[in-house]
Amino acid sequence: MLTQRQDAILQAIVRQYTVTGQPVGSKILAQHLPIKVSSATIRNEMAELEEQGLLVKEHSSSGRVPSTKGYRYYVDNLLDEKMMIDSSDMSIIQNSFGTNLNKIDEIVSRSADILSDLTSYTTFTLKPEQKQVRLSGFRLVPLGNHQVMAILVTDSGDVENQTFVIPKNINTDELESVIRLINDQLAGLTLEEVLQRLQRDIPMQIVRYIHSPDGVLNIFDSILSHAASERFFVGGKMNLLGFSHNHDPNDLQELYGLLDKNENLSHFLDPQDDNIHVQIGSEISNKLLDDFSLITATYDVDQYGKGIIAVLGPTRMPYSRTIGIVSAFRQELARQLLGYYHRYYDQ
Amino acid sequence: MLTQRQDAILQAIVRQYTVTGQPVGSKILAQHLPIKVSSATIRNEMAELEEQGLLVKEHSSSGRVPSTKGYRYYVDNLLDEKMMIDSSDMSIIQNSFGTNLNKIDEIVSRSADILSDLTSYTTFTLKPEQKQVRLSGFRLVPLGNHQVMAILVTDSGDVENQTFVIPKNINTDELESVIRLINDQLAGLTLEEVLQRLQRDIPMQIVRYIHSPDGVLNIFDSILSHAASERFFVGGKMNLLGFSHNHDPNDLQELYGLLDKNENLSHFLDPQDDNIHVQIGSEISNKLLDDFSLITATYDVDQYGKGIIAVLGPTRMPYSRTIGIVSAFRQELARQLLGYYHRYYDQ
DNA sequence: TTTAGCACTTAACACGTTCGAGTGCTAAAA
DNA sequence: TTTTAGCACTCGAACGTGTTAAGTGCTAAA
Repeated sequence: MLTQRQDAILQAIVRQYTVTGQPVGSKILAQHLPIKVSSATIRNEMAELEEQGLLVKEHSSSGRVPSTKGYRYYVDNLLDEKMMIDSSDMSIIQNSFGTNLNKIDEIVSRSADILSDLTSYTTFTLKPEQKQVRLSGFRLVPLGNHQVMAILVTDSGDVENQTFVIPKNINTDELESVIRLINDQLAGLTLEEVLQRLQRDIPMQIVRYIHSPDGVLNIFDSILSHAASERFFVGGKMNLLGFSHNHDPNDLQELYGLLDKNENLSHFLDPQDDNIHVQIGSEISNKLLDDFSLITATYDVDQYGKGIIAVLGPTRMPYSRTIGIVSAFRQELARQLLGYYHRYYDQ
Repeated sequence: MLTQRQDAILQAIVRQYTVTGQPVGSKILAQHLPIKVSSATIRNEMAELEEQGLLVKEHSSSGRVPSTKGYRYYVDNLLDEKMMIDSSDMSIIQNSFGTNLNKIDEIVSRSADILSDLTSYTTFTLKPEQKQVRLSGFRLVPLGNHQVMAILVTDSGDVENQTFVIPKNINTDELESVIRLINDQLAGLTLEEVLQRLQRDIPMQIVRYIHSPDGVLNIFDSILSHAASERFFVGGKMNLLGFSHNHDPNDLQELYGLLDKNENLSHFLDPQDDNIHVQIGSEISNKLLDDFSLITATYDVDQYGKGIIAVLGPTRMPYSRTIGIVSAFRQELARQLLGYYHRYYDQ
C-alpha cells in the first residue's frame, strides 16, 4: 500500500508529533530522517500521504499531523518490531504488587492504580469473568437490635456482605430456617442459577416459614446481584485533567460522568478476542472521546477465567511504550491472580 | 464604621457581582440603587470603600469587585435579615431523604449528595463525633478456606467489617477463644479504651491461646482504627470543575488531591462553636483555595453527639441562599439521625 | 453635600504589518 | 523517471495602532 519511504516518513511524523505536540514540517523532518532526501521530496510524499487520508493539515500551510487513519496505520504496521518493554518499566511492574494482597478485589483494584502510575493515563481493570462462579453459601450474622449482616461467599473466595434491619415481625429463628433452606438448595449452583431459583422456586417454599417473604427475598436478591454485577476499578481518574486537551469544564464533567457508570464503559471495553486492541480517536465513536485512544486487553487466569485491563490516554500517545506496558502487565496480573487462586484452593 | 449609604452601596455591589461576575461600575450601580444619587456620588463613596480595603479594582479604571474583606463585611453585617430559606429549597430538603436509609453512613453520605445537588457546589459531611461510642462486640464468621470475616459492632449501630486470611498455624477454635476473651473484656468500653487495651493488656493474656499473637491482633487493630477514624463524605466533587475559575489542570489535580485526604481537610473543617462559619478566600489560608469560600456548620443530634457539614463554593457565591440552605439542612440532618437512633434503640 | 462636567485610563476589539514556518508547483539536474 | 532547488504563496502568531465603551478622579458650581 505504501512505499518503504512513505512508511518511514509516516513513522517519523507520528513519533515526532507524540513528542513535541507540534505539527511536523518537511524541513525539520528532512533533518531527522535517516534516509537523505531533500525537504521537497518529503513534501511530495507528504502530499501523497495526505491524499490517502493518513495525515491532516491544521491550516493550508501548516505542518502535518497524523489523522485517526494515520495512527491506525502506524499502530498496525509501523510499531517497533522490538516492542520490548523498557526494562525499568518491567521491574516496576514486577515489584509493584505487595505481598499483602489477599483478596481478588484488592489485587485487581491495585492493578488499576499501578497501571495509571506507570502510564500517567486513566485505567480500568475488570475482575475475571464470574459467570462460572458458584455459590458456596450464605451466612447470616445477628448483630443485635434487629440488625443482621448477610454474607455471600462464592467458591472462588469472593465475599459480598450487606447489613440490614429486619422487620419487627420476623424473628431470627425464622430467618435461620430460611437461610438453611437456601443453603441446602442453592449451594453449588452458579450465581445466575441462584438468582433464577430465588425468583421462582424458593418463594413457594419459603412461605412455610415466613408469611410475607418479599422483604427477606429482596435482601438476597440485592446482595446477589451486587456480587454478580461486573464492577470495574478505575485508576488515575484525575490524570484525565492532565492529558485531556479539552479544558471545557462542561465536557470534563460529562466525561467524568461517563467514567462513573459501568454501563457506559462496558460497551467500549468488551473484548473481541485475546489480542491487545487499540481504538483510536473517532474509532471509539463517542464525541467526548475523539481525542483519546483506548487500549484494551484481556488477561487469562487459566481455568479461573479472563479479565480485562484498559488504558485511556490521548490519541497522541507513545503507542509502542503503552502497548508494551499493557502487554507485560496483563501477564503479571494473571500471574498474581493465579498465585491467589492457588493459595486459596490449596488451603 | 460605615455609613448607611456605604452599606447599601457595598451590599449592592456584592449582589450585583455575584449575579453577573462582572466588575460593577458607578453608572450602572446608580440605576439599580434604591436611593437616588448620581454616579459621581457613588464614585466618591466607592473610593472611600476602596480605601478601607473593602473593594478592589482589577485595573485603574475598571469597575469594583469585593475584596475578601468586603465579602467578610457583607457576610457579617449586610446579610438579609430575613435570611429565610427559599420555600422550594426547603421542601426539597425535607423530602430528599428517602425512607430506606437504615444506616448512619448511608444517611450522612446521602447528605453530602443532597447538599451538593442543592447548591451545585462541593460538600462535606462528617458523622456525629464517635468518641463516646462503645464497643458492643466483635463477631467472627468463618467463611471456609481459611477465610474469616471479622465484624465490629458499636452500641450506636455502626458496623465495620473486614475479611482476611488466617495463618495456617492458627485454627478457628483458637480464634474463637480469642474472640470470647476480647468480647468479655472489652465490650462496653469506648473505642479509644478498646484500642489502648488491645495494645497493652490483651497481648499478655492472648499468649495462652496463640503463640504468636501479632498477626491476629493486627486484624483487630486495623478494623478498629478504621471504625474510629473520622471519615468524611464528599459530595459533588466534579462540581468543582464548574465553579473553579482556575482551569489550570495542574492546580485542579492538586486541588483534587486535597479533597481525597481526610487529614488535609479536617484542619479547615474543625468547628470553633455551633454557629455557622464562613471562611472567605484568603481567610482559608491555602493558596489553592484563594477563590473559594467554605461554609461550615455543626449539627447536633442531642445526646448522640455532633457532626459537621460544609459547603465549598466560589468566593463569588450567593451567601444568603447558601447559608440559608446550610442552616435548614443541618436541622433536617439532625432530625433524620435522631429518627435513626430512636428507631435503633427502641427495638 | 451633591452634582455636572471634563480629562484621563484601560480592556477589548478591529485592523494592518511583519515574520517565520510551511506548502505547492515548476523547471532543471541526476 | 526521480530528485532537487527555487520561488511564489498561505497562514498563524506576534506586534503595533487606533477606536470605542466603560469606568475613574478631580474640580468647580449648585
